[in-house]
Amino acid sequence: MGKIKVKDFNLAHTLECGQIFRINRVNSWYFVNAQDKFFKIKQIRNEIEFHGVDKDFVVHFFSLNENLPEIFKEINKDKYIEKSIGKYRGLRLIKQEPWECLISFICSSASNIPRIKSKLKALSERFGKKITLDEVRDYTFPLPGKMNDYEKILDAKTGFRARYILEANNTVDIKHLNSLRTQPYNLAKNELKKINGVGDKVADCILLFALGFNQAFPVDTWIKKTMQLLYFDNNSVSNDRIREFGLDHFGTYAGYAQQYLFMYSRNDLGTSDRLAKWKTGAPGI
DNA sequence: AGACAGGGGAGTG
DNA sequence: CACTCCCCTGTC
Repeated sequence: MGKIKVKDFNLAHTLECGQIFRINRVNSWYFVNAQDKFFKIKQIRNEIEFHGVDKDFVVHFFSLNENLPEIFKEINKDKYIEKSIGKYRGLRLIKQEPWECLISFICSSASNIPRIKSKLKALSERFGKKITLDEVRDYTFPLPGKMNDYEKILDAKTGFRARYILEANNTVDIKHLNSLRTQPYNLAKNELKKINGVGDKVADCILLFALGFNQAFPVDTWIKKTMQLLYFDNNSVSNDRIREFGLDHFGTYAGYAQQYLFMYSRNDLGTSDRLAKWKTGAPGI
């Protein structure tokens, strides 16, 4: 076990903003599965306590060495992002393993968080290794090559994504994924998009959540709606333009801005009506 | 209860 | 670009 004093960190926001999906809250503890790790962690004010992993892992995994106030200085360009930061301060980008991240976001297409969770849980139960913590049994995430049974993948409720998962399992090399970290953004992204089931949005998620590209700006339906309203006078704009604007407007930490805007528009507004009021400045929004 | 869309992507025209 | 289909379940 270990304890760390933390600054500018909010465990709940960080775990529940949809970056990772194999998490389970039990009272004040979060049980977290990440690739072959299984640990629990809780936060009380400015202290986190964890079991099952060491301090170095926790610091790296939760990006605790990144200077969040400096990042805020860079991305805080207008009143909308300021409001979002005010509400979700302490949300940090997690450093995931790229393989699990890849499969997670292939699973995310045309889906929602509860369903993504159920698919990843089912996949790890079918193909992963047993692992226990405090007599709680769970499973590691299967490495490439282990998910070699199409029917079992389908049985994990993956639907039309099953063939993408099987193909990725048969062709993707973890070393190759990791080698993308040092490539230029566009090159790394094109490489990821060669994988079937990976388009612009999924590629940006992998770049941002696993490969260290903080400028990646994933454009999903919610962020699209939000950005069009706030920055394009509610005109319909292509995903490419939104992504280019995001990077141009927020800078090298655009990915952080995306997460904060996403959380605020989705969790606190949640409907197009309330979203529209954000722009016009209704009280309380 | 029944319709509907969900943090997309590939294939086609 | 603008469609359509792909599975299927949480949600209203």
